Amino acid sequence: MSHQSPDAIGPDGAGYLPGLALDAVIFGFHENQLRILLLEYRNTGLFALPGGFIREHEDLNAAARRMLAERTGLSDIYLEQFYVFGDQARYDPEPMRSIMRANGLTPTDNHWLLRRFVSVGYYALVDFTKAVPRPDALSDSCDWYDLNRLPALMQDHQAIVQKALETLRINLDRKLVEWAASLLPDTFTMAELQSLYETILNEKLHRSGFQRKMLSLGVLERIDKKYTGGAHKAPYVYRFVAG
Amino acid sequence: MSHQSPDAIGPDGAGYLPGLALDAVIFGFHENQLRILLLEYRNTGLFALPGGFIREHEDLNAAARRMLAERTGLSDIYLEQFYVFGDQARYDPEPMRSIMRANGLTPTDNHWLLRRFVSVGYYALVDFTKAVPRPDALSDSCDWYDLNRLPALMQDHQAIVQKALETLRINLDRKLVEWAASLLPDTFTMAELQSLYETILNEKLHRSGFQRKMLSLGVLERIDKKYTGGAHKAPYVYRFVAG
DNA sequence: TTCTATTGTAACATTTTGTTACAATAATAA
DNA sequence: TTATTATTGTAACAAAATGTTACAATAGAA
Repeated sequence: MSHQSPDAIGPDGAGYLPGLALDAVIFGFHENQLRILLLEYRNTGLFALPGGFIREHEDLNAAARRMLAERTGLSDIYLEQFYVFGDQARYDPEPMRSIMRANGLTPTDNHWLLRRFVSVGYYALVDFTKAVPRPDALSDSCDWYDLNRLPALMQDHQAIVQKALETLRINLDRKLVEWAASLLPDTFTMAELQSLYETILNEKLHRSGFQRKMLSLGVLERIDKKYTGGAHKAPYVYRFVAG
Repeated sequence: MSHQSPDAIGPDGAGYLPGLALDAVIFGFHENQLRILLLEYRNTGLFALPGGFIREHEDLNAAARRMLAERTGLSDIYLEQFYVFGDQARYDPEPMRSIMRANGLTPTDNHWLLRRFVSVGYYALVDFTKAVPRPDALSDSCDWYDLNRLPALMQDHQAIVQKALETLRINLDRKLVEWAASLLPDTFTMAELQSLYETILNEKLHRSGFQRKMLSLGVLERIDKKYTGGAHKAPYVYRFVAG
């Protein structure tokens, strides 16, 4: 689970559902790499997934949307639950204690933030070019990190990222159009689309077959040509159209 | 969410995680039909999915296993999370109040069982011939109901069943072997396996192609013939072998 | 012995996927 | 202007997977 401003929440967690949190793996795609948003906590060097809590009169999914909007500035985000992390062993209070101390707080032993949390994992897909990452009240930075070069993460957040990635791979074929529309800019080349596919699957695909398959889906509209400045034929630029 | 003996739990829910529950859609396969386990509450005519709560020092998935063992007598069950139901609107305290009254309890207005719950949905797959359904402390019966002829269910339990079914359909191809091994008896005919497949997908498949595909998976071992008494060729009986 | 329903599998057609090949072309260099 | 280069779009063919039809093999009943 993760964290918001304690003064916004109150010292006893009043107004929020107790023991329940959510963590989000927010994916973006840039320079042919999958990246995720991470928070770095003040004075601690600890990295964590963006997370949040659920208000007493708020739907669970609405809480996730609210938190995502706070972290990215985007209100219309593709997001989905993928797993609930509910092992009791996952909650080690020590990192949270450090973070609170680093923020000038002196947590009591049974401070609500230090108790056990069950956390609902969400993954979100955002257009890298549109998101404006914003740190939360306890963190210095909120930034993109290449999935292949993540820093060490708090608690079980590494496992959460891994599970999110597995979920992406399993569902890619079924969800491709929705996902690509969320992760890519409005227009893109076939090579960019293929690169996204390859990055998620972590394997190379045959160019010819990929193009044939994508075009046969009937969801791509060819717009015009893109002159990249490279010494070669200019690729077409596509956009998704409602199927 | 669902319910256990209130005296086993205590009137204030002490010893259990607050606000968090789990509901299970327990599937069995019998006479070419998918069935699920439902509880019928004493003196109320209300039907509900088996559910439970999480002990303070218990892993979430362990709580699900404990509850499934209590309801079916089986300890080694295939089960998986599929969704968290966290809308605030889902929790209507009225049915629960009826159930408590029908059990001779006089619930206070803010009794913990009447407050909002977020519930983790699990589906489980069991061998119909091995499960021994047992009611919980508040219910009269725990029994199998044909998926096509379910009684009216409490709260949003109908939607939970629907979502579980969708999850089955989406994942059938990927999980077939695990699932069939859980749902079917140790040995079965090709027709039975096909019937299971058809029932989950809710569509007819071609017999020839189905047989070819199943055999090509290399996970079926042909045991011997089954003389059913029917006036026709006797089918082979198969069993799954580790791939 | 004939008949019926069902099974196991072969045979063929169709579709999808994998692979190779090649012409088209945008910039660059000669 | 004319090669040269890297990349693109698509055709062409091969291989594999899937859809469909057909038929011989039976276990029992008539």
